[in-house]
Order: sequence, then C-alpha cells, then structure tokens
Amino acid sequence: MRADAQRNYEMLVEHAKLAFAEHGVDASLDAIARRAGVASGTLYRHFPTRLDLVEATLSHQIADLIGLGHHLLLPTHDPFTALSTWLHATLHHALTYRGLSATLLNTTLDHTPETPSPWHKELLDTTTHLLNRARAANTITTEATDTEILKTVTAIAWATRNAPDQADRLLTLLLNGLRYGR
Amino acid sequence: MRADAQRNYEMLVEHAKLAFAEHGVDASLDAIARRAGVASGTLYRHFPTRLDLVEATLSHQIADLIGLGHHLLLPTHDPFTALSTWLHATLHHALTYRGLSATLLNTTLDHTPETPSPWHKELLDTTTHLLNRARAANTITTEATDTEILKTVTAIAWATRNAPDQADRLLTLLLNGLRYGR
DNA sequence: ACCTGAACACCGTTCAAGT
DNA sequence: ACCTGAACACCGTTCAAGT
Repeated sequence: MRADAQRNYEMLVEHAKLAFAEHGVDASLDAIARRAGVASGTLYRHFPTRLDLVEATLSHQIADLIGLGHHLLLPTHDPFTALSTWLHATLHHALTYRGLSATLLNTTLDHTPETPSPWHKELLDTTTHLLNRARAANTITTEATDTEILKTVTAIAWATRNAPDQADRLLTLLLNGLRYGR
Repeated sequence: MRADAQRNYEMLVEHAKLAFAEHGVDASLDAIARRAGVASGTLYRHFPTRLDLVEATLSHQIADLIGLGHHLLLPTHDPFTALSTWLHATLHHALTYRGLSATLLNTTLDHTPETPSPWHKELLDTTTHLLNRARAANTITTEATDTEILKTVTAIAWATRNAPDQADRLLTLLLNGLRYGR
C-alpha cells in the first residue's frame, strides 16, 4: 500500500472509532471522512461498506473475543459456566457501540444475502459448540435453537443500550430460563 | 374540523397503514403524503411527529390491548397466567409493524424528555399491576424490575422482527426464567 | 494507484404564499 | 382555517477529472 493510502486508512479508522463511540455505528460517514482529512470517495475506496469500517475499528476486540471462545471450549471448563461466560462476553461486545447489536443481528442472524464476515461466522460457531456441550451435559433445555439464543443476547444488548448496567441481569434471567434443575 | 381536512386526515391514516405495513414505521413520510394526495405540510399539520401518525394507525388495536389488560386484572384470573397472557399480547402488538418495538422502547422505557403518550403509560401501568400480583402470589422472581421485563419483551419483538414465529418461544423462555418452582 | 469533490438521489422539516 | 410546494439541511454513494 502506498504510504499516503496507509496513512489515510489509519486516520479513517481512528476517527471512525471516535465517531462510533460518540454517535453509534450509524454515525455520518461523511463527517468521519471530513475529520480524518480525506474526501468521501477515499473512505469508500478503503471501506466499501459501513460494516467494513465497523469491523476495522473492532479488529483487536474481535480477536480477543474469539480467543476467549477457543479458551472456553477446552474440556477443563464446566459446560454451563463456559456458556454463561461466553454469552456475557458476547453481550458486552455487542454493547461496544450503540447500534452494534443491530449490526450483529442483521449480518449474523437474519437471512442476509451477503456472505457473513469471518468474524460473525466464528461468533455463531463458538456459540453453537458451547451450546452443544451444555446440552450434552444435560444442563440446558432443548427448547430454543442456537440462533434464537444468540438473537436474544443481541436483543438484550439492544434493549439496554442506554442502560448497560441492566444488561447482565437480563442475560442472567435468560440463562435461568435455559437452565435445567435450577 | 373542516370537511376537506377531515378527509385528508383519513386518507393520511389509511395510506400510513399501508406504508407502515410494507416498510415499517420508518416509512417515508413524504411518500405517504404524496400517495394520500396531499402535500407534506398537510401531513405535519395533522401529525406533528411520526409517533402521532403511528398511534393514529393503531388506535383501535391499542384500545383492544388496553381492554384486555383491564380484563386480566380481574381477581378471577390466575396471577401467573394473566401475566403470561398479557406479555404475549404486548409482544404481538409490538410486532404489528417492523420498527414498532423500537418506538415502544424509546418512548416508554428509555428516559425520553417528552411526556409519554397515554397509550404507553397505560401499557407500563398494566404491566406493573400484573407483575405485582404475580409477585404477591410468590410465583415470580424479584430479581428483575418492571421496566427491565417490559424492555425484554420489546427486545424479543425487535430480535424476531423478520421471524415472528420465534417470538412466542423466546418469551416463554423469559417466563421460565422469571418463574419460581418450575 | 490513489485522491478529490461535484453530482445525483432521497429524506425530514419549515414556512411564505395562496385559497 | 387549511393547504401547497419551494426551500433548506443533511446524508449516502458514484464517478469523471486530477495528481
């Protein structure tokens, strides 16, 4: 990549982080480009879709989350606790920016024509594995599908986007509903 | 009201219903006005905010829902069953138009500066009463507040907006989590 | 190879002028 | 008293022209 292009890329990610943190993932792309000191066309060249830009600002955090997921899949962990830890972490991730929960729902869990990003696929896969382990250990109901459970987690993130302190309590409620023999 | 104004009002409500049903509550107001055969200013004269128009299209359904609420508060009903019936009905109401769940969350459950509409106040009040009865009968946990529970119901509506057949199952999961001595 | 910025499309909202 | 529709502001997205 040419040096000026590299610099533009970094400036865009940096200002996107600020804008997303302040206004949520629906922040004006035009304003991001302006504050990063580039024209709008340059933003679109580097990030064809808004999702590309969102993912770029979250790349480290996503890597961490996926790392945690792999860790929790080790057989040393109690299946239900591992599932619980994972869903809480996913919930917090979805709360990073206002509107990120909607992005997650749309791109991972609703039938989108586009291929889901590797990030989203990994999220769903990890959840599936942890749920399967919890089901195999006979600790949770089989009443709800993987997708439905992950949907509910994003829904909780969405519902508590202006009061994130309530998020964990609502997820605990969901886990109570899932759990057998409480 | 002048005869032409009356007619414009009705035409606007009628076309708003169609547009909301097709595109959700975020449908273009301009397009609604155009198809109703009036200019945009006329729409704003009758319905200063989008919420006013949304409520107008739902007035009958809202009346029905509130009627059901009053009915369920009669002491003849089992407290938990009444609560369950009410939350399922509220859930279905929130699913009427795509995006209505978001409206409900914003105007009823998040700190909005504006005074909530009588409709929303009634919704929250009825839920509070039914929850209190269920708690007094010792059938549900006291771990979650009224607002949090209603939030979760709107969240489920939001999460299943493209797959409404899953909505009731997810609400059942929530009720399982709430219920004591399942 | 990359960037600029005008151009187009679309929307919400207001308000002076008209009836 | 009510309606019209132009005007303004804001945004996303594309693409011809420039370097």
